[in-house]
Amino acid sequence: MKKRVVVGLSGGVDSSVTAYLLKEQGYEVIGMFMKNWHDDSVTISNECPWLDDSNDAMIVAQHLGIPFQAIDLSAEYKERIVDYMFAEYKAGRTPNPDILCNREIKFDVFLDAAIKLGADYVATGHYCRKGEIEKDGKQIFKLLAGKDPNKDQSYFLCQLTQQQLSKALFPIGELLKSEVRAIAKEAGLVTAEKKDSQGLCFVGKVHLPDFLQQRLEPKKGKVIEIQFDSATFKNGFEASDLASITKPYELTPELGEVVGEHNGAHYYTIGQRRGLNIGGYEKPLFVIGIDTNLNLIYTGSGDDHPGLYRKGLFVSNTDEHWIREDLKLKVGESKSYQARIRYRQPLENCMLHKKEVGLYIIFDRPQRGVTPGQFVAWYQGDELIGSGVIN
RNA sequence: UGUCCUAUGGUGUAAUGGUAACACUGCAGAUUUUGAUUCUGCCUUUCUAGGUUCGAAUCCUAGUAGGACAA
Repeated sequence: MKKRVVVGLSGGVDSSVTAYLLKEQGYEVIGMFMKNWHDDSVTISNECPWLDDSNDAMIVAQHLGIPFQAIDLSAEYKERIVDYMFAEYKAGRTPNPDILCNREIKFDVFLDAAIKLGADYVATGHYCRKGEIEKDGKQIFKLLAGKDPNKDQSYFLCQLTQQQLSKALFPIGELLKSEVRAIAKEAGLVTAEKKDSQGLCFVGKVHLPDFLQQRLEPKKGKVIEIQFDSATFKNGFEASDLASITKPYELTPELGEVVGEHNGAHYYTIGQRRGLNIGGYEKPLFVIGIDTNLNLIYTGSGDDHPGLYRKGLFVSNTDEHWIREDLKLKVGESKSYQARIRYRQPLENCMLHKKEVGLYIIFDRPQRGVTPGQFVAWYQGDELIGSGVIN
């Protein structure tokens, strides 16, 4: 009997080819379009993007001769993703909504809906691969990087569980983007030439401060510049104990000078250059810290400013997640991995140290823009082993 | 009040009397299924009024503004 798989058709080329390939492989394929957002007022350009996308998804489904449905998950999306975004920004952290969207929407609510339709699997157009091994008589799934090094999207799936992974299929993970486009063209899919989507998944390209102003009020505050040679940056590089080398820099107004004014510290993120509105410098100013309680932004001049770099970071116990539960470190253990702290960043060598309070990650080289709220994902070669929220 | 110094895009600065430039900021585009970063392009400038000169950001005079010294 044919296995039944529900494909999340987004109206883009990747998910179109996903559906096409699965059909070719002999699955019984159902196409499903998720509508998670319908407020066009906050997006840049694109009058009504989801309508076009929904249309394209339907045309692709028709072309492939598969059943098509649309599902409205905007209530769940708002509750689990949008609310989380605002809460994080309000707290002075920088969320990653798309990682949450995969964990909470595509591989949770959507997966449930698929299972209700009798599906054995769900499939998405992610550039990543799934592996499978047996260990101690138990079946274990691996999340592997996509074959296209330039498009690998395993990072966005770093919060999936074994259970979720067991139900997932990623057929385009074996392909290069160029191959996906070629297949789409050959198969006569209308999405073959369509531009890749960008920005917030399901919401689209937004001007973030405008988006955040829906719920976070502008509030004028001071921008403070901290000099290159401030002593506060020492522990980021030289400290020997894990706790102090992974601790965010302790910045206070007394360490620097007021150089400007901003409209709300919660609109900014670490490493950010634009939007500060302060000119006259030889080297640009970058955000090196934000304090939403005092409504302050700390900056440093030049992209070699020490405040921009950290050698380590900390993940608390509750924010620690292992895709490979069998490889989870026990308290007192350490292990060498490679990791990234943002999408498309080359993997960096690092050491994980599991302690009672949580997980310390120390990189061989200082990392730029280590940002609380963002996710670190650690790998062993091609395989994503685990991930966590940066503290 | 007296003397001296300074005045160039939004900001900081550059330009032997010969087409006003660089950086930062801002804006737009490219890249990117988070936020950022990065790349490309674009906008905007000689304090005011006279004068010298073929020609003035540049020299002269006055005004205005800011700063320093003097008291």
